Amino acid sequence: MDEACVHKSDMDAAGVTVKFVRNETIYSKGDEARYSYKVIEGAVRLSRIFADGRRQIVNFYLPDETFGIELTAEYTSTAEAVGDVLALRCPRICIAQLTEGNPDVSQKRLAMLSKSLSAAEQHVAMLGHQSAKERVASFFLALEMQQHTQVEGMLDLPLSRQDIADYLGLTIETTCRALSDLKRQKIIDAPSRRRIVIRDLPGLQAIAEGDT
Amino acid sequence: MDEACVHKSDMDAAGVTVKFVRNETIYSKGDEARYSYKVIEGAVRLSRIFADGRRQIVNFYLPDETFGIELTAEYTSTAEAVGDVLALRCPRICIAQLTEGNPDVSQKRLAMLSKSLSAAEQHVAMLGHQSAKERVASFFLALEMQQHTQVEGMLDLPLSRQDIADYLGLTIETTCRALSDLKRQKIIDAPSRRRIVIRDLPGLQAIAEGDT
DNA sequence: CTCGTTTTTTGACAAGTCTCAATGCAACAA
DNA sequence: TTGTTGCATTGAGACTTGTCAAAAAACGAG
Repeated sequence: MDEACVHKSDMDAAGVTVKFVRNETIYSKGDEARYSYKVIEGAVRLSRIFADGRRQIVNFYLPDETFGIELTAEYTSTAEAVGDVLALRCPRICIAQLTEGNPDVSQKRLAMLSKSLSAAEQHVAMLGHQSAKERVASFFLALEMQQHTQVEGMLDLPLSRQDIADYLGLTIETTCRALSDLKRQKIIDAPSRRRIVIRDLPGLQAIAEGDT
Repeated sequence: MDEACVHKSDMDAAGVTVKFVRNETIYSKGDEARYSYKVIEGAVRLSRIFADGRRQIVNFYLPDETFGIELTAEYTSTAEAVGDVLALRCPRICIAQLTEGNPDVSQKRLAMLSKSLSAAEQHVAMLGHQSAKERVASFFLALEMQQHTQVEGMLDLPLSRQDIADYLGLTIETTCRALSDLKRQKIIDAPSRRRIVIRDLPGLQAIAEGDT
């Protein structure tokens, strides 16, 4: 951790850890894009706000994921802390230096961008043709994939219902109704606000794929 | 044009031109991602097909744009020729070689990916919260941006109504109705299938932004 | 130019989602 | 405990979009 900018663990070495409280803005759309970030603890949402005050969340980032690495002079979305967040912040200049003459770093950066792009395309596909219930089901399935370390089917979601709704392109009411539907069908349980239990994974998958 | 893989015009030098006819598949989702492409003539659509047969178009690529450069072992979407297409095809391996020890190429690739990501996020934002009419208006505005070389307000769209609908996450009927609405309001004209004339750009912008 | 085919457009109705309003629930402070 | 506050859930009705069917328009072949 002593040397800067040239270190086995890449950008980890060049950054400093920063903290953000619940709902704090990490950067705003249009700001000069000086830093890239890596989530250590908590969750971050990338969103765009519209003239009418509504908000579309374009992506979430969980621990170990990196955001703000796109190659634009200004940030194209706003980043906010969902709950309290601990993150690693690294100046882009430093990353650029790392990149030069270091194919591995370059490669890694490409891979992260590719992942974000693929996720965005998946998101587009969801918003373009899935019903409310299908979207909610898909959302929990995606979470399930990421949290495979957890107890069987037990998900803790760091997000409020409003966050989920804004991600899925639905209102909070429609999201709730879809959720209640799934509960009624005994496919999931919601023992508390921030906890979801998947009781019937195959059933959830069937719903996500439209086999109503 | 003689030397391979090390040339001022980057991947142009290393590729060969290939042709595709209308609706031909360039590559399918899941195929091993061997090549990257650059459109020379025509238009290409990237899409995902669903179990129910419906299709979501996630992006279009017009002349001079590059697609298939994401860093995944397999293609994550299907690419098809909208009309007849002429494209430059370049093996990824060759690009990888170019990238090593050549920061400029690396940079360019990052820039292209960033552009795609930003476009995808924009797309998500549109699908997440805009009405049918707003989506159609936004779509024409985006086209207008790209075709600034043309005659004032005259757009030629290489896409069928079905393509537009699949991109906007709407049915073809809803798309048509939105279009007819805009015609009735004298905001656009559609003299032929593949031609749109914007008669009231500010009006179109107002609609795209929700000032109904 | 005319015919036949394909694509686009329109219509009527059904279904899904949104809006607005009210109620329920859980966390927190006093 | 008891309010108080913010978030989540449910209900009823309005509105938008989807579905199915038919008509109109555009295009290509002969």
